[in-house]
Amino acid sequence: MKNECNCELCKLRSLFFFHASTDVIKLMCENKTEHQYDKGEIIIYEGSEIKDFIYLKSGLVKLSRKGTDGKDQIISFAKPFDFVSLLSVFSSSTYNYTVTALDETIICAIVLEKIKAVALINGEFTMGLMTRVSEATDKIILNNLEIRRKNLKGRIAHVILYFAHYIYNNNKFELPISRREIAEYIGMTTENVIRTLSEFRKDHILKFDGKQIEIENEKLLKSISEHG
Amino acid sequence: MKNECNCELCKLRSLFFFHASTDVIKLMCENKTEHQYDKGEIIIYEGSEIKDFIYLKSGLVKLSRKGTDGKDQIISFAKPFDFVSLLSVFSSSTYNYTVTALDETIICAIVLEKIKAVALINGEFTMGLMTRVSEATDKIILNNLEIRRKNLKGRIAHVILYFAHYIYNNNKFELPISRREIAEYIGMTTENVIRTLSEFRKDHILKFDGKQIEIENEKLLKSISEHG
DNA sequence: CGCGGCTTTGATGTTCATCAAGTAAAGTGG
DNA sequence: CCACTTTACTTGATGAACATCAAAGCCGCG
Repeated sequence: MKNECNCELCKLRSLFFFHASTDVIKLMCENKTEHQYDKGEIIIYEGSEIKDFIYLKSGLVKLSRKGTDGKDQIISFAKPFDFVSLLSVFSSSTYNYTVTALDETIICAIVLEKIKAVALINGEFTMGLMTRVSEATDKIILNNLEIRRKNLKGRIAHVILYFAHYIYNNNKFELPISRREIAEYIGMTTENVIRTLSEFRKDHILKFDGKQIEIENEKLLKSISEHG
Repeated sequence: MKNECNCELCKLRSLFFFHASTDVIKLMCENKTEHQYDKGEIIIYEGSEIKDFIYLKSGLVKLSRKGTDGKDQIISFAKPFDFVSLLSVFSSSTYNYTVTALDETIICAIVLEKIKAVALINGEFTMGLMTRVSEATDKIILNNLEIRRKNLKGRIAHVILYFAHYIYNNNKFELPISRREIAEYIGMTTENVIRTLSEFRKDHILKFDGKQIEIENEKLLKSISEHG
């Protein structure tokens, strides 16, 4: 946990503190703490009280939720600038979702009361915040609808392309989640996720060894994602 | 289209203009128009430019979206106070969704620029707005996740209970949507929706004639919704 | 070393989509 | 107002997609 007042240099500052005055930034700085989490560590527990306004500085996380039957559902993934941690912050007093680090992740937590105080007196700041929240939730809703339209193969293709293009910007990457987590994300069983991946390998669409994945036939993968 | 300045009496005012001064309300009033839509009429076209801030005064609407394959997906339903029309308003310049009246519906449209102008200078107002947006999207996301966890029967039970409890507050009601629309909402085929409804009738869980529906065995229906 | 979790494949059964066909209801033009 | 067309509703038969159950190999960890 660090508390140095170096927010002026923070890469994320421009995004949603863009309109904040030096005074405001100073206030944020004095009320923030940074935390680092290892792969697999839980950052936010579903049901816990929302005390801080949290955003990602670096790393990768998943948002998930426990169903009444005990099975987990993964709602979405987020990297810095996705601001998923904003969800619920203004509509609920407790978190609806669990947030887990999928990689070494650094977050910045600002005392929520301070943010709210600024928001109340600074419409420009609040509006910027709202735009971020809105963008993040829009993305989640649209992505869920996309997945829902596809069949098993289409969903797997979608997920692989999502990580390759959106998260890693590379056709070769290390998958940050297990087969079971893919299943929890796309709403299918682990076995069928594995079967489909194996099939993609057999058809020379993908190469993989464990979590090391490489897309061999991107065109076909895209076609499967869209029409499959 | 009406333009009388009677916003002081508007039932919805308290909800999100709660913190607005008399001046602000006057400004809103002068820049608003009311429209009435019949059952089936489209209120907002997907892809059209967002010029107004729109909210429901009365009635019932559905939010939907055309998939790339031409099939429609229903995202959610909304009655007054649900503020679904807020979606995208601050994150996009065009609507991502189509909004259709399912019943005689009255909306109030306020020139978006005016709202934004107020939001910029009035943090309290903006914060109230953000809370509403956040609540509305949270509800949509959670509901979609719920539906996704269930099988065909569970989804049908969920939808029936949703209309009975959330929309109509009555175990006897007139279904405002077609069987096909139920299918588009829960992501199953029309035939299977019908089959399941027929089965529920045979098992004395539901009584219905066309769109007139009555829940006969609520306990069982709830159980199917949760565990089915 | 042994345990538990993740991965993989196969066999089997259930659930659901698709196709087909017919009835009812509702809108449309002469 | 009636023939006509279209759209909604309904049921059955069939097959495809997917879940479930079972078993075994692999790997990391205490």
